Amino acid sequence: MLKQGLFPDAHVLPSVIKACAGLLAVKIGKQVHGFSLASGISLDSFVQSSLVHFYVKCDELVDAHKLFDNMVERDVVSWSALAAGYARKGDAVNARKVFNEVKNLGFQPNTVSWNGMIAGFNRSGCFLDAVLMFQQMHKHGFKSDGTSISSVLPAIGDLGYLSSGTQVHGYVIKNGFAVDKCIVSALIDMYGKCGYALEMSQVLEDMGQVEVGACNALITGLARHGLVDKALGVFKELQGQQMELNVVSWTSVIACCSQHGKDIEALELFREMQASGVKPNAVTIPCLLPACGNIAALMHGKAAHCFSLRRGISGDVYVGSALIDMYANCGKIQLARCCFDRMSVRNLVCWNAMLGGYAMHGKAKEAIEFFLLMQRSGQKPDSVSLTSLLSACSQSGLTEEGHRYFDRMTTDHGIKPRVEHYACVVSLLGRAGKLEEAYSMIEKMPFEPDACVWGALLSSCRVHHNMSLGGVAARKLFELEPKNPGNYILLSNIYASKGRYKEVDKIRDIMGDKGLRKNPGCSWIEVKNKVHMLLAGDKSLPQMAQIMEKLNRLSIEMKKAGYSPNTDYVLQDVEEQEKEHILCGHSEKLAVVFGILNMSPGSPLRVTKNLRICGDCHAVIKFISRFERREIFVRDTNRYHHFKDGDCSCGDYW
DNA sequence: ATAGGGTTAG
Repeated sequence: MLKQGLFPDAHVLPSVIKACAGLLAVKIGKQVHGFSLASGISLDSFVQSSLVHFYVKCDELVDAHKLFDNMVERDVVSWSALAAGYARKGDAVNARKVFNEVKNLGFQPNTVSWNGMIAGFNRSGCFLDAVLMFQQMHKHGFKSDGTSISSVLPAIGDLGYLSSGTQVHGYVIKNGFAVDKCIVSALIDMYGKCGYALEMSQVLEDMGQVEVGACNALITGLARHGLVDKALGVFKELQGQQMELNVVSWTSVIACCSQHGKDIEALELFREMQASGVKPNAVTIPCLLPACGNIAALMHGKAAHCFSLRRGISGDVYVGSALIDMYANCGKIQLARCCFDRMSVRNLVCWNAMLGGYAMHGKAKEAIEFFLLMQRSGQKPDSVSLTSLLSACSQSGLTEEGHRYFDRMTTDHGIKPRVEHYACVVSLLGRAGKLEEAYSMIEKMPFEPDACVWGALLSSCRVHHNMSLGGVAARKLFELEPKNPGNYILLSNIYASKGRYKEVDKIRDIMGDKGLRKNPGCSWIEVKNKVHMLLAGDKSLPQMAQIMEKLNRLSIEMKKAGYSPNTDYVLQDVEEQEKEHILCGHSEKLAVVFGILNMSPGSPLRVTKNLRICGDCHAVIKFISRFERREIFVRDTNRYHHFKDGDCSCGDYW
């Protein structure tokens, strides 16, 4: 229009501004604002009103308020938009102030004004304010409509106010809203959040039709209850019925998988999603990336990264934090840092993701440096940051530094130590061999120690072969987590390392009585864009014969080099030969050898494991890294081990 | 011809 020499007037401009608001195009909107000032139509009330809306939508409340104050003719619509804008920002004080001023000036808020406030508070997480607004609305004689209800229900759910939720449900039925798709989705979501799984399907059934949004809410609700297979079942059924699935459906089911240990399924669903023609968006990627990180599927993670770059969503803070986390989990700590450095907007989650990465890699020096950078950049750390920092110190044996950060948490950062910080200190002391100090730390704790704290002590006792304190910690853990087989295994490891096989047998009997079995060891490795899962002692593997042959050859070389198998890690009281054989079946060894056989010479191997790496495997993989000239990354449930030239990044401190 | 409010995925 401008190019043709036509001059936009006060009738056209509001439409342009509305489009800017819809796209959240702040820069262009401001240019249009400038244009209106220059062309003298900025005093038009339609132009002004649309600009107020534009600034509110873009969260530029200062500009919105300034404009509002200068308006020639203020109206209810702009008043309520401004009030709702503050609510969207979570600024309840200003939201209420502006909202109440409406009445002082003789305006009456209308239903839309109330709804804007409810939706605004809901968006910013001020759930109680949202519910209060809903109640006040009724007190002031307004009847809530479909919009009010679908805005207030998520807030009710997040607060877990089941009785309010049921009341609203009754109101919905009485007023014939039970077929409105937004309301039905919101109701299902509310019941899911309040812990009522059965009600969810009932609401859906009452609607009398299959609606995709409502089904999406059901999938998420089921996943929230851990009913993962049911959630997947609903999804598959919709697929079978040729239901038009949207981006939320796919994202929900991918999130469901990546949050519940079905990582390979999540990757497969992402592929299917793209094949089906539904475009992933800035929410899909942070749901998918944890699946890549969980099993160190670096190629899949990189593909998702490229996808984000192509789609222009790599600057999103959620995408960015998920990328940092993924690269750190895949052993690519430098790439994680590159992503961090390239972000133009960062929040606390991004900083914590990076700090957590350094901790997982046992890079305490980098973690401390990064922690200082964080403060210099004006980002205040929270209790998560401190946990990572302390855990980094404990991983690499920086006992004194760690202790100092712990002591100064409250004075320097205003963060009161929580139970997880105590767990870090217990582990800090315990790993350093100061088991008695660790124990007295537990006794001095101002609150009840939890399983993490006792677990930290037990693991340290495992490292230092301390039977007495190990027994104390284990007994506590048996009370706190009677169904966790890991604690029984750790204690029997201690006994086995001292040759006390009677005790080992006793523990095995107790486990048997309780119906507990050692979690099977399981490792993953990505070879040529495909992720392979290897189970300990897995005989069904097609290449098993080749793997065992290679392992035997390696073991001959190792013995020549003076290595002897560390059979402490075998709990069965069997012959040494048999023990060696059992060690050979450990999933991390299988995965490493599988990688060597199938990946080009010299390329690094990335393995993840569902349990902690075994000491013998650790020694073997160190040897392999030198003998085969391979960098090998193994991430266990505790940290990263980076093997290179016969050494490991953990410095054998674990 | 021009201005306002909703659900389900992180």
